[in-house]
Amino acid sequence: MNLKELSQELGLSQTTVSRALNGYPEVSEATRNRVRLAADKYGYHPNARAKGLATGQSMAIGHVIAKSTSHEMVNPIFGDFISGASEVYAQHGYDMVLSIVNDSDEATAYSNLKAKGTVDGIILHGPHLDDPRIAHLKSLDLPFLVHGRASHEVGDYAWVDVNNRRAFMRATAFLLDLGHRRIALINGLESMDFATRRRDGYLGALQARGIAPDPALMRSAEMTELYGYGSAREMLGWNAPPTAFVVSSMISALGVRRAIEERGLKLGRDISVITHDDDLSYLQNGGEVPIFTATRSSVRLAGRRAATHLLDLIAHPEKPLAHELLEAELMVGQSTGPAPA
Amino acid sequence: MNLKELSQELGLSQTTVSRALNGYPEVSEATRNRVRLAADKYGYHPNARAKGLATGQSMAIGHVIAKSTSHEMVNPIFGDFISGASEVYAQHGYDMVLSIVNDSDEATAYSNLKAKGTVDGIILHGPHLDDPRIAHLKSLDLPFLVHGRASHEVGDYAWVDVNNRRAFMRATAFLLDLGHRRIALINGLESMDFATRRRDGYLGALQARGIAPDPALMRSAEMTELYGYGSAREMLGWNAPPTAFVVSSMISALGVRRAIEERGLKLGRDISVITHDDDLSYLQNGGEVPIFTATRSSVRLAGRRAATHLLDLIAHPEKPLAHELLEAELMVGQSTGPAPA
DNA sequence: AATCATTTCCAAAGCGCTTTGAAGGTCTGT
DNA sequence: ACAGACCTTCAAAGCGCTTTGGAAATGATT
Repeated sequence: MNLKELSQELGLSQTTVSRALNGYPEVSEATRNRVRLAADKYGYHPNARAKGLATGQSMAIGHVIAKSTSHEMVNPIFGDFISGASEVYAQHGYDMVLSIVNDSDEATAYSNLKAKGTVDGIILHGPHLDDPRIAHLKSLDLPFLVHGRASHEVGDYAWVDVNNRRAFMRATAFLLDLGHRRIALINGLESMDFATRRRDGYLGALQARGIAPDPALMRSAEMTELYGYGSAREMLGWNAPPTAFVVSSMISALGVRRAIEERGLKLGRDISVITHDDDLSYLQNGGEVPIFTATRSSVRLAGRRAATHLLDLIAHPEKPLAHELLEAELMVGQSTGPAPA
Repeated sequence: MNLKELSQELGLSQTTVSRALNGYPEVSEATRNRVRLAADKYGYHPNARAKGLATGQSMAIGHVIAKSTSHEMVNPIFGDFISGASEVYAQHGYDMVLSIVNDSDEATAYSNLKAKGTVDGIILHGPHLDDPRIAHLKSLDLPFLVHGRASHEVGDYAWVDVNNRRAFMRATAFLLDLGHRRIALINGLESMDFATRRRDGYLGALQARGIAPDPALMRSAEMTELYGYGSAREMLGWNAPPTAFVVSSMISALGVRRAIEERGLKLGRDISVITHDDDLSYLQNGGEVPIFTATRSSVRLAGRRAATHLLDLIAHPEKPLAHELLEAELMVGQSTGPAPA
């Protein structure tokens, strides 16, 4: 069933039917209702391609996620982020198109999306400190928003980010307040912007108390369970082991906990752990009292906010670019306690 | 830059340029090269909507994932699955469009995709035992493929699945061979088809040895870490605790391990665990010797296979529907050992 | 009853591409 | 030199929608 058939069925012109359905004022309410009813009855939905061709819009947002052949990892937070974003898209009639590209092809991927007109806007994931993609997207004249920030990028661009620096500063200060002095940082890859900010927060808190950071206590890698386990296991074997850990992800924190328990130590008594918790749907941090003390910030919410801002940017390109900094909550759980004497 | 402009630039008709670019034989190689060069030079890519409108194809595949308001969970395997699928799509010039829908709206979501012509085919995720979506999709005359199967569905449909029954049969038999007699099953939600098959495999192995299953040892729920932990913790407190666990996901297995170690027991000596391992990129099962003995089957591979079959189905609708059953490998790791005397 | 302003509707052009049916050019064989 | 056969190219229609410019119908005003 297409517009032509539907309008014939109704004895109206295509124009009128189209206007009735799209809410234009030039058509009477009586006709509009008649049209709506018929559209429902025949299950009419305008063909998206034809509509897009006529309007110049695709009603779709692109999410390009880069995958290097070296580390083929799809970030585990991705599922929750797009779940949040897609809620918003659905409300506004937008589709979501996903491209997973080798990072070497990423530039051309964006150009193609633009040239082919597949999408009306793009959300950029996982920005690095110095991310050429941002300049490239700007030059394409395609609305985009960054999930995270790129510290070295000078120009303006729309973003939604978590206040990673403050979160990790607070987490570290919280441990310092509990008397901990040797605090390890199990961070994500520090080529990623978010990880650098977290380290800054950690260092800032130490500095505020006049404590010199120990480089041996700072690790940076892809955030797997094994990485958390291996790092903690090694550090706990030292003569002067850390008494607390600040960890960048729940998954790695699970590994840290394993190393702690394997040594016969008790989490929250012998060793304290604070982790960042993205509030992933399949990795809930316990019940009433969270297992881990954590800096929590829902990545699903970030997805919703990012989508909202991007759609707004598309609708109102003249408005100033959105910058939203989400604050993480510091949730006290069972994994922290005073430093052992 | 569009076709019209490009052809004017070249002094050719739109027809010739279009044919040259699409590899039709009616155009000389000399002209074709000239056209290709110019297209490259101007970065010309045909507008996807216009092309789609003309050809009747959208060159996109839809992945609809249902999200009930009760359990808002995005399956953690999803990221890896689509990562695999998108590799194949990219090779064939297809885009991937994602819709995350409330399960109540799922039927209309499919109808809309069909009516709007957004996609040329659909991959169905997470089939239940008795899944009305399959019949519905059939009635829509839209090519589709199911990741998994629906045991109660009688009609034919294309699918790619893991041999869950055999995997869990082998896992259970492996433990039985090691002398274990009280083996717990920490399964996924048994309304899901895959979980039912896994239970069947587990029961089949017990039955083959004439061992009566103990319903108390069988659990079924959403596969979180906490669920694994809670189940194992409780069972290990019993008078007659299980000596081994068969677990449906790595994440839950991490929880089981936690409960074991918390009790001061040693994994692989006091208690054995076999888990199913989807080979997720961010949850690697250890290094040379895996941490967990596991039935491993790469969900990324499943994504690749599913995409391949679906594209094939779209290109050759007359061919018989694809049914591919992937076998899981039984990888021996450090989490299993002979039953304690 | 004639005029004008509204309201309601429509025919047709256009979005950028593919593809049909046909025409102009070039080459063979006689 | 000419018909026939091919190779190469093109104009125009059509995909399903939106939207412009305009016309018909209705109602209000003189």
